[in-house]
Amino acid sequence: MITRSSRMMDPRLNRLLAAIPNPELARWTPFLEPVELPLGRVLYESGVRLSYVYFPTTAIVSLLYVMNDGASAEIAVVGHEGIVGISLFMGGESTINRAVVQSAGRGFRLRASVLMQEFNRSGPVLHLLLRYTQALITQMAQTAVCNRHHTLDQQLCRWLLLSLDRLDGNSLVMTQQLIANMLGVRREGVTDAAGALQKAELIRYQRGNITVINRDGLERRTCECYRVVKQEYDRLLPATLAT
Amino acid sequence: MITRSSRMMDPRLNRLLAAIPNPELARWTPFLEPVELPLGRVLYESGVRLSYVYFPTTAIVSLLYVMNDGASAEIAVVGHEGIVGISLFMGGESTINRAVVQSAGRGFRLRASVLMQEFNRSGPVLHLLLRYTQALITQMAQTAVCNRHHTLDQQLCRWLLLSLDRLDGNSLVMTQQLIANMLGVRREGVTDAAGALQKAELIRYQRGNITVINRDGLERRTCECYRVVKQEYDRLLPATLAT
DNA sequence: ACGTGTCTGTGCGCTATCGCACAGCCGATC
DNA sequence: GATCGGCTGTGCGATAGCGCACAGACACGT
Repeated sequence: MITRSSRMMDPRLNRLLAAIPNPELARWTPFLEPVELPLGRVLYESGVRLSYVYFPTTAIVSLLYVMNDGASAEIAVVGHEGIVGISLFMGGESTINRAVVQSAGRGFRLRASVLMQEFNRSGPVLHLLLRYTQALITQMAQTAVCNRHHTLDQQLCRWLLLSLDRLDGNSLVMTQQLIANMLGVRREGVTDAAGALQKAELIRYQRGNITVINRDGLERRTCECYRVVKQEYDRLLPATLAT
Repeated sequence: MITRSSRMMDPRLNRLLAAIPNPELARWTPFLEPVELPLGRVLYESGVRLSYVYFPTTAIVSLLYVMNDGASAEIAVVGHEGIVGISLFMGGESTINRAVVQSAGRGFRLRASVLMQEFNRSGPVLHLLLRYTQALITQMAQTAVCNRHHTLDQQLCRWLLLSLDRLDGNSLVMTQQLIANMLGVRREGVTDAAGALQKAELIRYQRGNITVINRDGLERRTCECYRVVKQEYDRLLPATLAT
């Protein structure tokens, strides 16, 4: 554990960082701090001014809205293709959302001031971040649509696929209760839907550990929302960035 | 009809334009074209490259997603506080959404190239537009939450209030079918909910014409989503811009 | 005055999801 | 290897919203 493998520590594991051209990225390198992102870690809270932005590499971060009564709903998900903390450069400095680590892993953080300094040069970094933000907007919009029109079963498929796209293997560590919080539904509903997917031989589920065994089947079972979001990410972000 | 009153033609009726400091706004003035925005006019279509952006003054524009099967859902609404066509400066040049005039009125349009020229100066206009975009993102996120958790009754209240905030008087021209398309629900559902609001003496409804007679009552009846969005607009946008 | 098309109201069975209660089960800990 | 806490499965009744069918009401053009 003393020598950290360079594979794990390479900022370019984050596709957004990987897409930053060299003079710009070089300016950041000394300031990019590798961080552990354990399950449940809150990266920022609703209304709090950000001091860091995060570039996940192997972790996945959920942007949630938590209601007064404690119920919650996922707005969007950010993995190795993105950055957590867009409200910083968008100018608001805080959001009404909470950012929570949904799948443990690693990432890099960068001081807000360092990011803003580069952003204000109005070079490629600004344009890259804005394009990423548009992709994120698309995901949020599609989440709204999906919440309105599609069944829990389809939404679970979409959610699994979005997560899978941001992970290495084909399994994820996630209890049904947590999934229910993300999707904003009852835990029992997730049990039902996951049971159906298991019966259909699409996933295997065992105590907080989901293994996808038929990805194509999930894609066929989900609604159009997944495909729409994925296509838009592919279109908006550089090729190496494709999720 | 020959002499158009300057009141109707003042770009500063759009609060975003009003917030642009003078040297910058002066550069735009010759290019700001007043436009009629009749009900149902489509300002841009999913996936189409934008040639203009729009600054509504008295009109309200809905950002909709239309699904393969024809069903639709409103993602956000833009009125005199905003701009239609953010994907232009965000870098994507198109969105998956459609922009439709939801309430007839007027506005200004500006050639994409003129907007981008100013945006690329990286001055106050860039920062203003990005802050507005963050407000819009908040609205989209809250739409997703609201679609997930709140009743049609509450959502109708939210929708009426958001529309009212962007209009002069306290009445709006809007059939139940159109409202249903926006909210992504059945027309009969809107009939029920509107009937309930009428019975509660909050609105008066007659053939495509809604009059709000108790605004406070609506605010008390709606979910937290309305308040959250409004507060965030107030926080992010200059005072004169408050919706 | 009349017809026509659009808008609004109502009824009815259906389904997805909720809310709640509880039982079984695994896995870590002592 | 017994216990305990968190995870998962299941079974109710309740309800919000859907899909469909149809009837009344109003607006407007001829």
